Amino acid sequence: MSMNNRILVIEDDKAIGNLIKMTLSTQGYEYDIAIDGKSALQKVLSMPPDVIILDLGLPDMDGIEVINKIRGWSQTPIIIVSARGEEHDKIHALDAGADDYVTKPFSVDELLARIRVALRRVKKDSLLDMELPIFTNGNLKIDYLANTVFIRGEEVHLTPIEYKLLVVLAKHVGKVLTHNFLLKEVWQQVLPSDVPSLRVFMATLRKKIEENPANPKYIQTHVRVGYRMLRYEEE
Amino acid sequence: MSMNNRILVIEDDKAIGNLIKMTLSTQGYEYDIAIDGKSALQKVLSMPPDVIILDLGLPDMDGIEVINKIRGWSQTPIIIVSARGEEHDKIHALDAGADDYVTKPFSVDELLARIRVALRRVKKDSLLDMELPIFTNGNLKIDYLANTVFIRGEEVHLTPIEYKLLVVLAKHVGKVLTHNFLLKEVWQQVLPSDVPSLRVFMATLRKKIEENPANPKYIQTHVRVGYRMLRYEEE
DNA sequence: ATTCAATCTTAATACTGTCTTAATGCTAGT
DNA sequence: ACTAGCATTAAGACAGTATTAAGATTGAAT
Repeated sequence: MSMNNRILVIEDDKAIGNLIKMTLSTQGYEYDIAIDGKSALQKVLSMPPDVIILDLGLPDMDGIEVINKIRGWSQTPIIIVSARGEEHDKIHALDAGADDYVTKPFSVDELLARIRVALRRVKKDSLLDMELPIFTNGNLKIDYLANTVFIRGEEVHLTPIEYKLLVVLAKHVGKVLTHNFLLKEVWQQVLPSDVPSLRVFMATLRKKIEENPANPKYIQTHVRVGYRMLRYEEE
Repeated sequence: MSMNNRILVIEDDKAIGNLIKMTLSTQGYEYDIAIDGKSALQKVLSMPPDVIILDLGLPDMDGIEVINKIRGWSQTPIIIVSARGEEHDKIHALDAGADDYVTKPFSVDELLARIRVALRRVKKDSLLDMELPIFTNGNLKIDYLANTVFIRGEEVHLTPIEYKLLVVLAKHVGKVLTHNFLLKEVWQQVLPSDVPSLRVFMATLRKKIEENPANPKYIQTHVRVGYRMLRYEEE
């Protein structure tokens, strides 16, 4: 949920590049730098950033061309940084698909504010084309957005680990998940000593979501292997 | 392309108002002018525009305040026009929810380009329908226009951060919001050291809006995760 | 510039919920 | 009936939370 935002800086001037780099890292953003148009396009493709900061004066390519190419397949916000204050450039860049424009010499704080505006927008857009974030299986519902779980219409409160465990099972309904896999997913590591602990969590989870925990309907045990969630029709 | 795009210009300087007016009409935009904050808010409410152009230096209201109020229920793009080139203003306006910023004296063509950028965006997320400028949940009311909060009919005074926090919770009623998310929304950044501070604000907020802060009805704690506001029926 | 009031931040304390661990009881397969 | 693996319970350790109050900041008014 709390992955850092990635920002791609396309800038050939080392001094300015460093300034931006330092600024971004103090704010906790992840960043990547490209020093020409060609490598920039590759990076946009291979590791899509959340925001792009683009210097118009690149050595190998016209800035407008870079925007056009990126806009060919990506809607990532682009903030232009340019030494030339000429109207002409600004307007062309904006019409080509850039979202914003900052003129050198620019204030670091202003650039940060404009990045925040762009990120605000990214977040909104990404919610739109997401699938419905509600999982349903029989009488069980998981609302991934709200982080809530319902059983027979009633909300049940799960602790963080219980919730994570249930989500992992739900994401793989019908599949048998090994102890190792579950431990890795939930605790991000595997210590053999953790298997007993996994059992404890299964017990509390079942107590909360199963009508009869001794005869579990949703979470099935596979001896010596792991657990799986069974898939049921809607009702 | 059947209906023209509507633009609301909030500007008290007649000369600049006329300039913008003429520019917009030659481009085939429909426009409306408001000369103060109060009438501007009414117009946003009664005839929602596609883009808002806002001069920060209004006679009756601080510009930031106008942005805050509009953003209480509407996501219409706001382009700031301001004589003051000071960083402080820019950053505050952008963080308050403005989308873009143009400093006087500005080029007409640049303004038009920025309007086009804003409109490009409007089309994309016009699916989002507007909310009402008043939020109600059980005995709690938030008037986004007046920036006031009522509990059991009584107005309570909240400090700016308390208010922002409550608004964020209200905008996502029913959803569990992580500490990180809340910090990002309210402070625009996340420093781990801020989590304790978040708790302090929750305490004061609860003291003000909860009947029994020890058994909160509205703001629920999710240990190791965050907080959420519970949704209640009207009464 | 200086003062003052309001708000924000930080730190300290007591407290609570969650996690881990270990012990005990249970079940199925041989 | 014996054994291996699983379920269940409960206690203590731990991490996370509520609350208070004192110090630092901010912004407005003089």
